Amino acid sequence: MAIETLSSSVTTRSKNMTKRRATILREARNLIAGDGFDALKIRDLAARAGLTVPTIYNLIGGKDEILATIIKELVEQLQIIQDEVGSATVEESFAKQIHNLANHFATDEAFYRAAFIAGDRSGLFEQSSEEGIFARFVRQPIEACRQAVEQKLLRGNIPPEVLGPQIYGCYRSARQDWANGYFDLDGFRRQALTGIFLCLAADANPTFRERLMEQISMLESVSRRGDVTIP
Amino acid sequence: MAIETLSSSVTTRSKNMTKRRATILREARNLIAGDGFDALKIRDLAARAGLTVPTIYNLIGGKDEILATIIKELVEQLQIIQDEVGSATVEESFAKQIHNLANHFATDEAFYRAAFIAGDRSGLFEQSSEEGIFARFVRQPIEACRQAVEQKLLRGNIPPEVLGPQIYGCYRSARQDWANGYFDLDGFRRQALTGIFLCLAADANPTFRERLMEQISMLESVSRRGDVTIP
DNA sequence: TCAATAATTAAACAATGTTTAATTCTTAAC
DNA sequence: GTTAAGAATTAAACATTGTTTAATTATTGA
Repeated sequence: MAIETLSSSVTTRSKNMTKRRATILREARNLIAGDGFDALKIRDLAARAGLTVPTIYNLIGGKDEILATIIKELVEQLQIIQDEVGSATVEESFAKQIHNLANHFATDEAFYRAAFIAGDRSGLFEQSSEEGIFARFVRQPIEACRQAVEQKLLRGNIPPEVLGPQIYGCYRSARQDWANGYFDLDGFRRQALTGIFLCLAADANPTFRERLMEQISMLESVSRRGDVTIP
Repeated sequence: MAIETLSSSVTTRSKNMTKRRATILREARNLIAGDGFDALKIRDLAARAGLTVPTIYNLIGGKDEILATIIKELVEQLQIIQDEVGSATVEESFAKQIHNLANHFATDEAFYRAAFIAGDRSGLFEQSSEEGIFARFVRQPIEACRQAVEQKLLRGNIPPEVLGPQIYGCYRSARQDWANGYFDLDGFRRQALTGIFLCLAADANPTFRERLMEQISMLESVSRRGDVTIP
């Protein structure tokens, strides 16, 4: 398969453009991490990237396109993390996923905070795939609930199509509060998992319910030590 | 008590100013309801209100102050609705509250949608009272849970301080999805109450839990008819 | 080597939040 | 009633910032 089409053979020119594009995006992420997307000024970005404003427009586009590019990349990362769900118990699977997300956010917390705020505001999370990222991401908790019903962990009194979105809502709510600085990443982990486990517990059979209660208690006690390591 | 201080006796001047202030805010709400707060242009507002830009700055302030004034008013309305909680069962109390909120939003849905979006973005909801509106509003579900524990409806395995914020999160999450147009006010009612009832059910004793399950089922079936009337 | 073309740039444009200095109007003392 | 003081209002300008245009420069392929 030819990477190079008629007009994009790997020339000095295209290499420079690729490099500059990367520089622009890198500096954009830095600036956003500093003061949020609204504080990103095209002129500042041009200066930081060592080029001029129209070049940014040529290589990427205006503010909307810059954000869209960054959000698209973020969504792809989230998708990868979501696809890494192991084949453990339901609650371990959720815990692992929240854990992985938190670890990922920790690699550049300021940036991810700002990116989620900007993404939520722009509505880009909803538009970034044909059917909306929400629909795509909510499918997984729904499926997890369905499996849990099959495994007799959940009673099935609440349809998975009802429980799944609520679980997703708990995650998103916690993420938002973290992004807005109401608590740190440990708080995110605790808040998200507590919400998810509560939703599950509502429809859980007795033994599974007690297991979830224990998990929630552990989240609380662990969080007070400030040292959260979810297995 | 003298309403009129030294400098604000009820004169032609002060009456005009009060009237103009009200006009500005009314037109601001109209404009916001139309295209959101970001689309509110001071010049448009001045034209619609039949005065000039600096007068707006004199009587109210810039965009920040305009939004702050509107949000402050909104928060007061919410507080009034929240204070109207009756002395019914726990779940009826929550249902009543969500119902009242939805009815209130319905009086000017476009405006309230835009106002919540702008309020969430600005962080004004957190700043509008000394301790933050979140802390103030979350106190009520915590208290409700505490009472439910006393009434033996909840087992108390989940501390009210943990359950309360999750309940509040469900409400806020539903409100946000409604504000962003992902569903209508009936969807808001259903989503919010389903979440709240799920949280309660997680810690409910058997009979209360079944009662909540029934409520959730009813929410689902009612919503499919598109005709929601919560008692 | 050179003409065609693509990328880059300096400069201007447009929209919009905000402020300034002059003007008009209201008030209250005489 | 008149009038000076002061407050509200206004026209105009200012400042920032996203975006575009037309000219310049660099790269490419023949």
